[in-house]
Amino acid sequence: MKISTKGRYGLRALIDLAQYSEIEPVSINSIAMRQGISERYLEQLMTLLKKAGLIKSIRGAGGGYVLAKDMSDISVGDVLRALEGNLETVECTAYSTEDSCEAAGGCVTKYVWQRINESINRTVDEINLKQLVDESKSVKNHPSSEQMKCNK
Amino acid sequence: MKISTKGRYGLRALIDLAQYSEIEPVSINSIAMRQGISERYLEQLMTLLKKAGLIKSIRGAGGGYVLAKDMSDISVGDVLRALEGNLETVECTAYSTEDSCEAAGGCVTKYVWQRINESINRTVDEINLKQLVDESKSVKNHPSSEQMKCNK
DNA sequence: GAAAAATCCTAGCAAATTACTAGGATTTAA
DNA sequence: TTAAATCCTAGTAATTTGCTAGGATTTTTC
Repeated sequence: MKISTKGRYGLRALIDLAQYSEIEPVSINSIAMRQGISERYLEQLMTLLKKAGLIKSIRGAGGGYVLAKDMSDISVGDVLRALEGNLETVECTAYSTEDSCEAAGGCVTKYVWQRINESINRTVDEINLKQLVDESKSVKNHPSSEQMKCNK
Repeated sequence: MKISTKGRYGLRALIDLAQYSEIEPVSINSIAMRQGISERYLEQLMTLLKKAGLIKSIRGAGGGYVLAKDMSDISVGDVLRALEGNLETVECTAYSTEDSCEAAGGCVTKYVWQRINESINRTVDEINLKQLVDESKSVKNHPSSEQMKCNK
């Protein structure tokens, strides 16, 4: 019932990317340094974010990554689903019509799982990257602020 | 980001227990048979539910388990927290004041994790055992119903 | 008093998943 | 041509999950 390092590192990386990529592409190396994440591991997370269409890559020297769309059009849900797979806490829900489930109409718990799944997805889709970047900027201007090194 | 068999089996077991324990204590064996769960594994889950004060045990022949309080006073949240540990998807949130997190006020993602955690806990605390037992009864009376064998 | 039916307690362990590390191939700017 | 970057595929140690196993203890029943 935990969000893995993929989701935790990946969201932090994307917030970092959003902040630094407005002028030029941001390299994996620079994000990894700032965020204290393994460069080689982050590489794999960026691949997932790229496959999901959230970022674009520019190959070769001076290359890196940029957002594929506007910050305000990328929700935390988009990011977490790209990194963690779907956010279903239990796969069997009332909507899934898998024959593997013998219970058909007789299973009560699936309504529970369905409600949890809906609640999580609704929550993460309410927050977008721009909100987090704005928040991050205002925090950084505050005197007692420090670098984001949490959720390692 | 999945609920484990502890939570899935355990909730089903408790619904089963709630339905059958009104007259006499219900044995692990009988729940395991009806629900298709390993008896020895279920034993461990029952221990967790007992420690959490949700069920009471009666030892010796003819013994078994009964609910420790009214069905309507046991929420799905109580059950899942007893079985899965806390339902925090990320441990570091705005409320936790762990020194292990160097970010202090500078970490943005923790507000995300906090909102997800709150949303999950709110959802599971809205549903109580009685609602599920009632639902289960009405489903069983329906002609096309089958036994609950899902979420294995 | 003995046997049977039940919970209680602790340990172990195989399979799956997670969190990386490693070694290169390819692309592109300078 | 070189250096800086992404791209691609494999491997692997540590952790977690999902059980299995062996017995000790308690209580009812005959």
